[in-house]
Formats: sequence, structure tokens, C-alpha cells
Amino acid sequence: MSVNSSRSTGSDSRSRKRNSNSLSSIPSKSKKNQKTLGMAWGSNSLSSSRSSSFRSSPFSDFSSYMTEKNRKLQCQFNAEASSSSHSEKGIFRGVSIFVDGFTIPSSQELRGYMLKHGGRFENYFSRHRVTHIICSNLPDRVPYKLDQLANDNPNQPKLLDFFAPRSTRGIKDVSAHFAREAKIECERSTCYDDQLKEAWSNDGVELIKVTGQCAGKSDVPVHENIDRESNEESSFIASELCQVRTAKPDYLVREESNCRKGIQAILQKPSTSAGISLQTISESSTLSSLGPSNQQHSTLTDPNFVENYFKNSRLHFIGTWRNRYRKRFHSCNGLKSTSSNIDASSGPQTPTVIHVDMDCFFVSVVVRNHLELQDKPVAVCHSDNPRGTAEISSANYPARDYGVRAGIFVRDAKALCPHLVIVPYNFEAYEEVADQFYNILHKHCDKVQAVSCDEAFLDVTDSKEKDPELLASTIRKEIFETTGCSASAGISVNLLVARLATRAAKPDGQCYIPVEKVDNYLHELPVKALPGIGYVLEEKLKMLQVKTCGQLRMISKESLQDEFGKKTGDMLWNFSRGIDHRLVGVIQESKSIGAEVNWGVRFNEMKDTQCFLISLCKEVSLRLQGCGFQGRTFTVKIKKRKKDAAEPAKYMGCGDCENLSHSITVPCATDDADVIHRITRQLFGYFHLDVKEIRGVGLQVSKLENADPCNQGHERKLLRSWLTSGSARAGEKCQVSSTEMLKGDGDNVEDIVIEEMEVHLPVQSRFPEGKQSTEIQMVSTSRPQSVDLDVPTSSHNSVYLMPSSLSQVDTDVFQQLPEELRVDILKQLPDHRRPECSSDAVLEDYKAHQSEMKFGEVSTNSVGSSVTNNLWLGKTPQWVAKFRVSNCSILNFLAKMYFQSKSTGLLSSILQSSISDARLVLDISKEEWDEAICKMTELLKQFIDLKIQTDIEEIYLCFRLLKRFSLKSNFFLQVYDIVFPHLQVLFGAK
DNA sequence: ATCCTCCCCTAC
DNA sequence: TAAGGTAGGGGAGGAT
Ligand SMILES: Nc1ccn([C@H]2C[C@H](O)[C@@H](COP(=O)(O)OP(=O)(O)OP(=O)(O)O)O2)c(=O)n1
Ligand SMILES: [Mg+2]
Ligand SMILES: [Mg+2]
Repeated sequence: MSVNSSRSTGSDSRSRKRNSNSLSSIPSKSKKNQKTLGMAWGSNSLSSSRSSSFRSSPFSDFSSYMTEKNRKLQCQFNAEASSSSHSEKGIFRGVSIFVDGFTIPSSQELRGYMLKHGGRFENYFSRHRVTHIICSNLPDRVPYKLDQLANDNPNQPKLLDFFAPRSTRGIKDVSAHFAREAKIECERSTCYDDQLKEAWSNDGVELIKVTGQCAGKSDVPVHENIDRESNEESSFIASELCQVRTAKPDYLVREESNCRKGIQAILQKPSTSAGISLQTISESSTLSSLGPSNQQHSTLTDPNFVENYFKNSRLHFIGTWRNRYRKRFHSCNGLKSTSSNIDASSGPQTPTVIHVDMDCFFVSVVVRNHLELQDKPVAVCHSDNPRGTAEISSANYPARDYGVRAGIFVRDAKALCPHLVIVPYNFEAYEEVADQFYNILHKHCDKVQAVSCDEAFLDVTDSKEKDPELLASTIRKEIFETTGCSASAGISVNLLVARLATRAAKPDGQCYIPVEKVDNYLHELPVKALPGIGYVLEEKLKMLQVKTCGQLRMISKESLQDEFGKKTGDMLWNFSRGIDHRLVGVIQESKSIGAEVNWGVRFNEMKDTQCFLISLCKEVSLRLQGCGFQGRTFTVKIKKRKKDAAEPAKYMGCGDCENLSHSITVPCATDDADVIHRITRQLFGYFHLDVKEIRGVGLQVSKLENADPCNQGHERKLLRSWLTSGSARAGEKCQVSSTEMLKGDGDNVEDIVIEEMEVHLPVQSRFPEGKQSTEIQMVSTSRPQSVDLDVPTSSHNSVYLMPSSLSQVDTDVFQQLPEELRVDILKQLPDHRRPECSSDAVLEDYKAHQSEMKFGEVSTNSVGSSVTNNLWLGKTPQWVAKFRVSNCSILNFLAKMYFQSKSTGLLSSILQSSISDARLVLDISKEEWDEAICKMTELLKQFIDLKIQTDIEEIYLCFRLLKRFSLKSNFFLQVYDIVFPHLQVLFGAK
């Protein structure tokens, strides 16, 4: 292949600026073989100017390197320890800890404690130096069993033996274990919660609860021996507590003081009698009051589900990383973007882009402290259950040789590779490495485009360093030295090819694809390898007999655009040729902020959803506030179990779902959790779902505005200016389509025409329970061809157009009847029952036909109320359009009637006489005018008060109405000033 | 043409 | 047991 791909950072043959070390160059290794540590070090030391103490002599083998490294780390530790004040007693004197894997507090914090209180901290395990191992999980297949549990297998050495002098150990060749850094014999894997359980329930081991109360609660931890009687349950509780204790994910709180919540088990070497304070976790302690709960992971059982879930979600971690980066590297990026590289100053320079990506990021970060795992297949996962459905987050390259990939179930991974070692997540460490990674990138380049926590583009077109390959290897070396994790780099003329080059370079390599080789490189490349082509596009292309980029090039741009749409077609055409016009640039402002949960979501009743929705709204509100944004458009997304979907394959997963969404746009941006909750509740109602079917819920906010404090006063102005602005868009107008059900000339009962109009969704879904609506009859003296409703489709149900003689039919009942039955009913009704008939007469007539109509009983109240409360607008109408409309929309409706001068109803007469134009026209008195204003204001207040409880959208409609009126008069501006306090409550405006 | 809503797709 | 999120791009179809 014509691609220049150099696998080792040191193998670059170009002259080196910084260091012409005398070391012989390291031979490149084949992609399949993992580099050895010695080699990694050797290539590292090549150009390192910092690690001067080691530069002179590369280490012949791993152990001498480790010895030296440990010595150096200890020197650093001692230096720090002696420089830090010793005002505190050395309570950790004699204690030397090794932190294994993810812990709370983090290993760095524990290091701090040790430093401060006279203890020692070991970066690498040594049974000679380490007195305490601190870990969340005991490794699986530790070749030692705890004393009390050893009965079942007398041949297995006891855990105590692990620390005991070699002579007392009842196992041969134990030294082999320690030769491998005393790491676990990894026959299977290293992450077993139940092993931890066993360990904790055992009294040969002491547990330390690092309570770390913040400032307030004092108690110095108490030391006891663990209760011999303590059973598995209590230790299990402890383990649960460990999980739920911290409020935020630790990668979010690492900057907070070192007083922190969270407990941690410390596995103590029993022979050591350190002056260390321990607290027993026993049944008698408060912990047991929690009781054993075996279902901490569904929305039904855990009131803190959202919080706990996000704390443990890897996808949440990588999904939210971008916003944390925005904050941390706020000012680190140079000026805007890169259009500068096409300006005249530097001439028509070919752009150069470097793409850097950490190798198997999550695995590398955990494995760097377990070097003996380096060449073993390792994956990061929550669970090691060989039948489990936990997902693999990242797999190292040896594991990938077995087919283990990110995203597959752990059971499949174990089937592919039974020896796969599973290591737990360490989000804090990922965060830290990502920071170091970006610090290095920003140091070497001022045009950095962050892609993710382990990946970025650099525009090095104008870089001082003229050799991009050398720059890339310098950066990679520095990344490895700083983080202990390797990165790969791709170098080419644009983002697309640079990214492809990185893939070719992995692992731990770099690859330059010069512009003239792009064509050739892409020709055989499968289309799926192009970023932007995923599963669906790949399948669609497969149908067109396209598998490689070369084949994709055979299709004309026009055909691609026809098939996939304009932009997607362009993308396919360009990418298959290695063309990419995107520029390296800083991340733009966010356009939306949201949170969703599609795992463990189970509800039985409506009330089960309340707490969950509130948590979600709070979460979103906090994120908005955290970014300094407020939003106007709110979208609720629901995953609803598909009709015949089987149980999800994944434990607590969402399975096969329909995705539904609804949105509302409000006039005033908000970040207030309460307001968002009201909006969300309303949106939630739109779906009108059986909550048992819900498998996922999300809330997204868009139309973001800056939440500057100075905007608060502005808000009112905005609203007011919105109200007064002349460029009003008409309110949501609903063109009504009609479906003829019966034909006729309108005079004969036999020929009655009933038209069902505008039915996009079943009525049920339009009117979720509790939504306030009123039946409306819109009357006219001639038969309308269509009815315009100034009401959004979500605020009214089907419209029935009928002769006024039928106007008493209860539409809600009516529309549930089968069509033939409706026809029958209508045929049997007397014709032309005039609305000017008394309600009694109407009722009588109605009752007379009731049995034939086969309706349920209709009470006097029902019919009476229908006459008196509904807006009975016509005098002698012949045609009635009937439908239900949510209350506030009635105002809107009336407005229309008013402007069309078709209404003589009571409310509209108030409106009429209330409008100043009208006052002039009607020449009403000042008193009448004031009274009308009062009435109108009352009315609006009522609506608004009502809606504050339930219906945000309706308020918005009020505003649209107001706005439209305000075009005609200033009356509603006055009203606006009066009702503004209500709006403050509603929209959280200041 | 340009916007909006309700989706789907993609990447990490 | 297990933690299937997040945000941007874009298309279809309808309203303006
Ligand atoms: N489906 C996925 C994809 C990624 N990640 C996480 C774990 C990865 O370590 C990290 C970075 O993603 P990459 O695509 O860069 O994958 P790796 O860094 O693991 O491997 P590679 O060497 O291919 O970059 O994001 C994840 O949890 N789930
Ligand atoms: Mg990576
Ligand atoms: Mg990556």
C-alpha cells in the first residue's frame, strides 16, 4: 500500500530537532503485535528532555525500569511530604498504601492524605512495601481465599497468606505472582463483585469507611474489628452504599475540597498495626437500616435513579465531556477559526491536518498501572458476568483480535475470548488524562478542534514546526510520557483523510497520507470506514451493490442526491474521493442541551413518572444553568415499547421501541426547574400513553439564549416588544380538510351533510386527562365550505359540521360510534331544530330520540350546560361546526369571530365593546369602557391563573391572541401590564 | 426560499 | 444483573 505508515514514534527517519540521542533506532513492529513495555519506554526516552535521569541508559528489561521508576516516584513523594506541613499527627505513619483501580476518594486524593498524615503511597504494588491495598473490587481468581471461606477448598491458599512471609505460604511458586507485580493470576478476569462481597463479610479483613464528612460532622472514624457475625447482607449493604453515596459523578467534583462523601473499603494487611482509624460496618450500624434492596436499578425502585444512573453511565460521561471541555479550555483556543489558512498571506498553501486519538482509551487508562495486563486481552465493562448483558466500553488490541468490540455484550465478548480480562471504569482518571491530553495539544498548536475526550484535530498548516510528522511524533511521545497511555495520529490534507490515517496507524503509530496517495488509499476502502457512513447507509449502499469507496465513485452525484438527499448525496460523493471541505475550528456554541434515560425506565402508574420527570427536569435545569443558557423550545422524547416487541435482550434495556417526540416553544426563555417541569408535564400529556409501555424518556432544550443577568430586565421588554411588534405571524391557523360522510342539499333530513374535519390524531391523544377544554359550536347562516380554526392542532379535536338541528349531539359520544350507526342516528333526528328553541324544548326533543340514538343517558345538566356555557354565537344559524377546544384557545377563536363580525355572543360583545376602536365606533361611555377593561382583565387573569397549574401552551396562545389584538389597539397592552405579574410566575422572569 | 416539527442517523 | 447519553446534521413534509 502506498501509505506511509510508521508504527513507532521513534522510527521516523527525518532529522530530529530536539534530540539526537545515540540510541539505536527501534525496529517497527507489526500491527498485530503489541509493543513491549521496554520498547515503548525506549522510544519514549528517545526525545524526552524532561526525564533526564533515565535518558542515558535505556532499561534492558521491564523490572529494572520499574525499580528505577518506583525509586523516582518515591523520591518525589518524599520531597512533597517533607515540604508539606506536619501540623497534623502522622496518623498514617507506618501505613503504605497501594490503590488498585477506581476508588472513592480517588487515588490522587488518597495520595494526598498519605502525604499529609505521614503515610506512604505506592504507585505500583509490592508486597514488601505495601501494607494496605485500597480497592473497590477484589480481583477474581485471586489465588487466595479468606480464612473463613477457605473451608470449602482447603487447598486454596488464604488471603492472609497473600501478605504472609513466603515460607508460611502453602503454595508453590508464589514468587511468580510477584514477579508479575503481584498481580492476579488472570486465568479469567479481574472484576467480581461477589468476591468483594465475600471479602467484606469476612473478619480477617478490616474495612475502613472513609467517611470524610465535609466540615460539619466531625467524627474521626472509629476503629473496630468487623463483627464476626456480620453476614453477607450487611456487607452487601455496604457495597450498595458505596454506590449511591456520592451525589455527583466524581469526575465532576474532583476540584472540590478533599472532604468528600463516599466510602471505600480498604483491605488491610492484618499483620500491620498501624495507628489507623477504622470504622466497622456491621449490622448494628446505621447502614443496615437501608435494608437489602436488590433492585436499585429501575425507576420503580430507586428514587434517585436518574442521579445514580448518570453517575455510572459511560455514555453519559463521554456525552457530557464536551461541555466540561468548553468550560475548562474556555480561553485556550486561539482566535476563531481557520479560514485564515486560505488567506493570501501564506499563499496557496496545502492545508495540513493532524488527527490524534488515544488508543483504546478507557482500557489504556486503567491498564497503565497494571503493566502485566498489557499483552492480555482486556476490556472495560461494568460486569464480568459471562452470561451478562453489560456492554463492553473499550477493548484493547489483543482483545480486538478475538473480535471483541466496544458496544457488544460482555457475554458475547466472553464467548469470543474466554480469557478476556474485565476491568472497571475509572471516569475520574479518564477526565484527568483527557485534560493532560488537551493541555499537550494546546501547547503545540493553537488550532485545536476537540472531537471527544480522546480525540482531536489540529490544523498545523501555519505551524512553526514545518514537519507535521515530527510534530505528531513529538506530541505522541509527550502524551505517553505524561499519561502513560499511547495515542495514534493521522496526518493528511483534510479532516476526513487525517481521521482515516489514524485508523491505519493504530495502535501506537502514526500515518501520513500525502494528497497524491489519497485516491489510491480510498479505492479499496469499505464505505463503512468513512466517518458519517454507519449501519443504515452501509446497508442502503449494499443494495446498490456498493461496498467500497471505489464502487461508490461510480455513482453520479445526482443519483446520490436523489437517493439520499442533497447534503448526504454530496457527502457520499465527496468522501468517496477523499474530498472534505470542512475546516478545523473551535467548537461552536451549543444549540441544544438535554438529558435522557433509556435504561431501567419502568413505570406502573402515572404517579411513578412524577418523581422521575422532576429529576430529569432538575437535571436539565442544572445543565442549562451550568452553561449559562436559557431555552425557549422544549422537546420531550419518549421511547415506547413497540406493539409486539419481546422483552429486551439487554437487562433493563429499552428493547425495540417507537420513538416519539413533541415540542413546545414558549415566548420567554427559561432555565427554571419548576417552569420546565410544568412544560414537561404538559408535553408528557400530549403522548397520552400507557405509562407501562414507556422504556425511555428524554428532555431536550433548544432555541438557547444567553442567560446574562442583564437580560432579566430585558425579558419584560422583550415580551412587550414582541407584543407590540407589527410583524406578527398569525396565530397557528389550521386549514381544515373535510371528509364527506353523507351527501345532501342541506334542507332535507335525509340528505344531511356531516363533515368530519381535521382529524390528524385520534381525539384521545389530543385530550389527555385533565386538560381543560370546552365544547365549541361555531355557527353560521350559510353552509361553510371549510372552517378555519385559530387553534393549534393539539388544542382541538375533530370538527363536525352539521345542521343546527343536530347541535345537541354530544360529539364525544357521537364520534365513538361506528359510522353506520351515526348515519342511522342522524336520519332519525327531526330536521332543523333551531337553536332559538328553549333549552327545555331541545332537551325534550333530545330525550324523545334518545333510545333510538342508543346514546347513554344525558342529564339535564349536561345538555343545559352545553347550551348555557358554550359559546352560543348565532341567532338563527343553520349550520354548526362542533368541536372541543382547550379553554384558552377559545379566546383566540373569539378574536377571529370578532374580526369577522360574525359574532354576537356575550364574550365577544365584551371584547367588542372593550376595544378602543370599538369604543370610538360604538361611542360608549368612559365608564362602560373601564368596566369592560376590568371584565376583560378578570377574564384573562382567570385563564392565566388556571393555566399556571396545567397548561403553558395555552398561555402562549393567549399571548398570540394579545399580540394580534395589539395590532388593532393598545387595549391588550394595558391588559398585558396588568397580567404581567402572572407571567413572572409563569416564566420565571425576574 | 425559509421556517418549523418530528423524526432518523451518526460519532464518541 | 447493570447503568443503551448527547448533540449535531439532515431529510420529509407542511406552513408561511
Ligand atoms: N461505543 C462506545 C464507543 C466509545 N466508548 C468510549 C470508550 C473508548 O475508550 C472511548 C474512546 O472511543 P474510541 O472510538 O476512540 O475508541 P478507543 O479509544 O477505545 O479505541 P481506538 O484505539 O480505536 O481509538 O469512548 C464507549 O464507551 N462506547
Ligand atoms: Mg481512541
Ligand atoms: Mg476517539
